[in-house]
Amino acid sequence: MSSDSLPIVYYRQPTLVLARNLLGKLLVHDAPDGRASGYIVETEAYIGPADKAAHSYGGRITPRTKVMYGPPGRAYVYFIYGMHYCLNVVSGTEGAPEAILIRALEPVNGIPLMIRRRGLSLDPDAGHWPIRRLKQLTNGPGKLAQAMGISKQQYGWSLTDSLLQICPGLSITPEQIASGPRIGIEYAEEARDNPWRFWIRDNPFVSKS
DNA sequence: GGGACGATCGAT
DNA sequence: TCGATCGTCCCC
Repeated sequence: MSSDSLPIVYYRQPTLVLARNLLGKLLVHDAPDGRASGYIVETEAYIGPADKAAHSYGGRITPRTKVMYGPPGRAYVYFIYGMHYCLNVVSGTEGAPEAILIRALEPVNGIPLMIRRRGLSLDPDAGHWPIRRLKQLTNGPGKLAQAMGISKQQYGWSLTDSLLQICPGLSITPEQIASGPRIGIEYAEEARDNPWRFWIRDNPFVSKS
């Protein structure tokens, strides 16, 4: 754990504000097999009981959603489609089950480790990894969880006091931030078109341009 | 106990 | 565009 992880008060910002402010921050995981990190370049906000796309829609409390009802600044990790994990940052005040899905990273540290975790191979002949290949590591929520070594084990971990943390990274201006509808929630009726997906404009690591 | 579905990914 | 694959949730 390093001393420059974001303080707990940082996570008390309103969810839609925090979702923007997390862009450019550095997500770090120190795992037994090594350290991996990356800049957050894409997020999505899920705003609790009134948001039809949220797992906490209608105030549902289940073993899975429970962590969202606790204090902000913890990890909400869920399993989806029988094979993928997704990482969220719990936000909102205690009792308000809100969260921010981390959808894409720009790899910084531990790229060879990420390549191994993703089941890809360092081509011994090529030697170099063009950005085209590099993108495949972390340009989607399931991919980045795999690359970062995140699974159900990290469920509930405190991002201010564990081996999974978020640190100040790049400085991002409002002009660099783009927004649009969230991905994969067509079923969510009136919540479907809310522009609660945020990304760093022109960053090649976002999941969709 | 049973069944339908999903905040995805990768191959076609 | 479609299949993989299984935990989660809701209903019976």
